[in-house]
Amino acid sequence: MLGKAQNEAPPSIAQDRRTRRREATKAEILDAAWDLVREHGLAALALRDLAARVGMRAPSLYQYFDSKHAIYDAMFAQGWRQALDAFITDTDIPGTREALLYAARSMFEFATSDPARNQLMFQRTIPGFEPSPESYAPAIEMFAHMQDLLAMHGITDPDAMDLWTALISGLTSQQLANDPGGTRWERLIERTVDMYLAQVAPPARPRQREGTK
Amino acid sequence: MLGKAQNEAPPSIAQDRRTRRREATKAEILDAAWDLVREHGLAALALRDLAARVGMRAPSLYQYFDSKHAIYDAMFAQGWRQALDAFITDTDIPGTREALLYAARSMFEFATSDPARNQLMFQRTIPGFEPSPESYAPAIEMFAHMQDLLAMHGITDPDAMDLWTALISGLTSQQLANDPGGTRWERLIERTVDMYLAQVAPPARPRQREGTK
DNA sequence: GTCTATACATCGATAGAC
DNA sequence: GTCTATCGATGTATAGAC
Repeated sequence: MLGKAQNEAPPSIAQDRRTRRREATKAEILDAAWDLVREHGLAALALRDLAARVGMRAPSLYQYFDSKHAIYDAMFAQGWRQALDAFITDTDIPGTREALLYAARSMFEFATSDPARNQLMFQRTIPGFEPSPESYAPAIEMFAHMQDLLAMHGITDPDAMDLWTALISGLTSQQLANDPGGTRWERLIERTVDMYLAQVAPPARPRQREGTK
Repeated sequence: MLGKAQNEAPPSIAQDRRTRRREATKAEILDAAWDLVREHGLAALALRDLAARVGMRAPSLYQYFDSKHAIYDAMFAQGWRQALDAFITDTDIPGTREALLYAARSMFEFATSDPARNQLMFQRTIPGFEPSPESYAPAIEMFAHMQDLLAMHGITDPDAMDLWTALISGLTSQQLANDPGGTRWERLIERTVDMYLAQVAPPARPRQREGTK
């Protein structure tokens, strides 16, 4: 009502406050969504329950998100930004074995500590949902960071990079599927890293064959 | 009408034919369910669509399955029985490397050839669904067979067994999630098997340390 | 016995009142 | 900006037609 006659271009102070309020509400909705999803499973998220958690009715959510998938999309982006945050701090450890071990452990911990988040980020399990390019961007950034870390320790072969992601993803998915809350595959991280290093960078012995690459 | 006055204990020929017809219809429903699930995704299965595929209305399905979850349960059991069938035939290959390579390849092929089946068998993704003990039995049997195969080649450490499942699951889940239909992780199977063998059974050199076991 | 029509609660989503 | 009312679709229960 008030700002209707104003110019559209210059963002006034009132507009600024309004958008800030809006962002705060969106964040509150997403927090509640994470709670519900951890409680009842990713696919069981119901807009009526979500709205009730933030003191609204379901249709009001559409003032903040265009659809249920848009909520998933925002959560997807949040998840990857969290992963990025958790990973950035780990990047400057000297020894190769120690660096990879630390990276593997933190990624494993990140993935297994929240099964619903893991399902959203790594599995294509909600029919019709595909992350938007904007939400996918931090995922790509995360991948680049991992690549840098490996390269920093002399591992530049793309196949070795793919093998690394397969190892981590295998340990976490088995842990989540077959021993949730336990340590059956967590205990194998160290052994896995050693196995990996022996394959991609044979350490001391000069007897390694290097025909192909 | 006819068999009403008969004894209940001895299964008559008519009864036998009736149960056979019933089983055939159940199988037909499950086949249609697989088709739909491959088409639209596991979680998108709708009973009305399913019923239409077999020329029924939705409520009629309840004559054959108690609930939608019961249908998922039957499909879960079918999936594992298929896996068992695919695996049983592979069990008598002489060389260790060749045997593991063949096992890895056939499991990878099995898992990646049907993403919906993979989701049902290996991921807990449908809210509220948990396989019944009967349906879980072939999964346990499959696990025992894998154990036998590894043991046949001198790999008896339970950790080595868990590591093996993690490797296969990692390759398949990465392939499905990040390069569906491609070969980016499929190409790494051979390298992965060699890496694994170098870790669990150092081949020629007698220099392996064997303190714990 | 097999299948159907009908009904119900709940879902995501939209329209319009305030 | 939030509400009520409502829509079509979903899983499921039940009563009854043949």
